[in-house]
Amino acid sequence: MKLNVSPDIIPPRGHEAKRVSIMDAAGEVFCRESFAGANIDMIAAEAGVSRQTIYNHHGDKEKLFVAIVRDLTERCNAGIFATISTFPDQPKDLEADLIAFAVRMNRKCICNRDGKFLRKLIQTEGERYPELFAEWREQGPGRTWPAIAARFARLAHAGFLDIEDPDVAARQFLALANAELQTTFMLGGTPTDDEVLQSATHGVRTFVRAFGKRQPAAHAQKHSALAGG
Amino acid sequence: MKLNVSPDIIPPRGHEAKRVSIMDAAGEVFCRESFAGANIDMIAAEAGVSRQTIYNHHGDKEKLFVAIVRDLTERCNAGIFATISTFPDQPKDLEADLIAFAVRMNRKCICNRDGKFLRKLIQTEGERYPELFAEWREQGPGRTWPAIAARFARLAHAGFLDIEDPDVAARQFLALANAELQTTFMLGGTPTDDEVLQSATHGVRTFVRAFGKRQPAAHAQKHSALAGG
DNA sequence: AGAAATTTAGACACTCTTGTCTAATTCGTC
DNA sequence: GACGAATTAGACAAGAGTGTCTAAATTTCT
Repeated sequence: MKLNVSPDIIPPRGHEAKRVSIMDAAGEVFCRESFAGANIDMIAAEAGVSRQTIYNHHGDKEKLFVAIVRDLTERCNAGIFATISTFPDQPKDLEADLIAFAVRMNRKCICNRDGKFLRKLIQTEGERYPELFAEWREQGPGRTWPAIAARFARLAHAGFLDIEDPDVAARQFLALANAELQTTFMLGGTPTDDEVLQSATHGVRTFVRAFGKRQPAAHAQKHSALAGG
Repeated sequence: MKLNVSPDIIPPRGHEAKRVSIMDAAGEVFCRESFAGANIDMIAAEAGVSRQTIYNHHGDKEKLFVAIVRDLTERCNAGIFATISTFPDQPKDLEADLIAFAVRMNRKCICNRDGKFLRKLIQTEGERYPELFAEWREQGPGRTWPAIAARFARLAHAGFLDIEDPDVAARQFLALANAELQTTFMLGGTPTDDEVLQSATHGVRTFVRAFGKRQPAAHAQKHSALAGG
């Protein structure tokens, strides 16, 4: 009874494939039902696997949960660092390039499946597993924020932005980019591509108004350095 | 908290007092354990009440949960509107007054007990009770955001700010004010007063850099229109 | 094809929780 | 102090979920 999957999707075979299938399903179910509300039979059904197989692979419900969170943290981190590597260090059009960066970050790291699941699990179960989520905090925000801040620092140093505190600027950048998505996030929804673009556009525009050198298109005034660095 | 031992704290008496006590405890427990993880005995113990009394008052677990969310929504709304009424319509020092407003909003509406509980319940159970949280969305964000936006619109119209879209500006204002508190919120923590002040100070500074009229420091110069209305 | 490993369905004991019921106690009010 | 309403502790049945166990079936590898 491997639920009602589409006939053309052949169920994955092999030990490792089952493991992945279980992790996928468990993430989905834990996220939707919370740890206490999830039950192993649900996960087994959604994974197309027998209950005993889950116990064989992961021991018990709690170990499975911990494995999920570790896995999600790792994958999300990878995605974030990959996206950070596309940060516009030498922007041709500062505002446009930052908007594109913000959109990438949102779509590929925050609004995607993994990002949504990890966020929800942290919010829902964070207080119950202090060590686990302390670990997340170190491996996740503890490493990604400095990396993003470093990119803004470089951009400022190259003369494209006027920033005093790159850490603050980095946080404000993403806060602005997400400003219009908060209510959707709250309810566990996934913003449309258009909403992501809108929010990023408005947010980055404000960010550039606050931190940009006074020279972009609209306000052509006097400015000294070309700041090519 | 008020279990068996509390020599000086006399357990509340009277029908209504019990009702309040139950609501308090239930909010706490649902928030900490999630709906599925909470059980009635926990709530009864925390409320200093017998299990049967909870059933007498609220019928069943789900009805109790719904009552909690409605109650929290109402109280949070009241707090938010009360705080909105302190919005600086005629600021003496724009930045300082907006910082103070942001701090009030955070401390009294977002970081306080009710705000924290409501946020967590929405995040955790939002998907499970679509109609209930649709109601929240209408009564909460649906009414508060326009109210805040209206205040910014007025401030802009009076010449203190240069804002195109007040709705966007309102969201960005609070996003900036909270930018540095996000990780703490994620894990269900309560920021210290100092963290709230820091975040608000940085956030409002950026907001004013983006939307302030270009006549820094020397405020109270000529703002030709008195714009009082 | 055959051996080893894995997966499966189902039964099982055990625990926990919900919601009801009852009889005794306490409270609010006269 | 006495009456009616509310509260209490505890027992209870019913249901759900966890984790174990078994024997059969299936997959994987040689």
